Amino acid sequence: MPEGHSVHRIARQFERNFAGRVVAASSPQGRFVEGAAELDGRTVTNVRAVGKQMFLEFDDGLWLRVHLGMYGAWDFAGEILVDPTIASANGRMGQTNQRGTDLADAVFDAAGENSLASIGAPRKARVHVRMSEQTTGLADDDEEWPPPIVGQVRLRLLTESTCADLRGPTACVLQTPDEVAATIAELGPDPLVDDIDEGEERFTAVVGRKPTPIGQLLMDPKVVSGIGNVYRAELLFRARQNPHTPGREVAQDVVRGIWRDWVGLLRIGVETGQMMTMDNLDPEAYRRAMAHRDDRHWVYHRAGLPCRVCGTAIVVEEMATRKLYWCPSCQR
DNA sequence: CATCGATGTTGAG
DNA sequence: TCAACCTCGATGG
Repeated sequence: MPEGHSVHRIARQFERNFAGRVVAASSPQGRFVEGAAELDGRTVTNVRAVGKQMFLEFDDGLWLRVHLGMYGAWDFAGEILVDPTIASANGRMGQTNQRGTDLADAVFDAAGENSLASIGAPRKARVHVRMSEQTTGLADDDEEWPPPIVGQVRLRLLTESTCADLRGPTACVLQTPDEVAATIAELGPDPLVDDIDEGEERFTAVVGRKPTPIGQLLMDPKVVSGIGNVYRAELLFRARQNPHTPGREVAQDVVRGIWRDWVGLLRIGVETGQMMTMDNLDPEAYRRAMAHRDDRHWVYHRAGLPCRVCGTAIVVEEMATRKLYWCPSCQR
């Protein structure tokens, strides 16, 4: 799934295209009919992302909590204003919209996981994104509106100009403000939500107390928010840390280093939409990394391949039901 | 066409 | 530790 960076990107899209607008809500699939009826006709008043959870606030303190889980995704269609803090992967999108083609490139860059048309589980964009005329001149009046329903759509949120379809979420529920607060209180620190230093203290304190392997702690949303299976493997490699070491036995400066590294990787992930976890790539390596996901990582998805640093075969094993990739030589 | 796997979380035992 | 939840692209026959 979408690790933490994707959810922050989605939240920014909602802020940009839905905040302050009245929405028509429906559940074409039929599994969220009552909830959709509650939301229908309300105005979006707030958007929050914490870890992999996203919260949309509507009139009168009614909140929608969405967790995409492993397979969930949001598909956006219609006229989409792109948040200027979300750059396209290759940096074509500038701070302003003066050059409409740049913006169009960014949005139509829909084939990859950095797509602005579909954020979530990797899948081909199947909705056409139409830009407003003044930014692209590409507006297509033949476009069907609202867009046809394709596949299983749990929730459709529709403004006059923008459509967001939610498919395959693990959680899609209405909450009261108290329930939202309780949900967030159970989550570990998120570098984009919490004060960085406070987050570091919380994370370090919890890890330093646990007998659980550090490789499991990084995947526990109560310990730290937003890290998933890719970032886990990569953070541990970058720290040259053995995943099996109990949290409380990991040197404290290593734990702090992992937190600080996560702060940086998350920021890059949100800005680029890519889980780029390798540094200082030469131009050729950078080109490869952008073209192929497997060329973007030190160890993730590289079982049996030689470690990029020492040449030892990368190992894959199951840790807490998830595949864990690591270099037994570098990570001692 | 059937089966598998995937960037996740919860809760029961 | 493990099953349940949920969707769809990739893979193989």
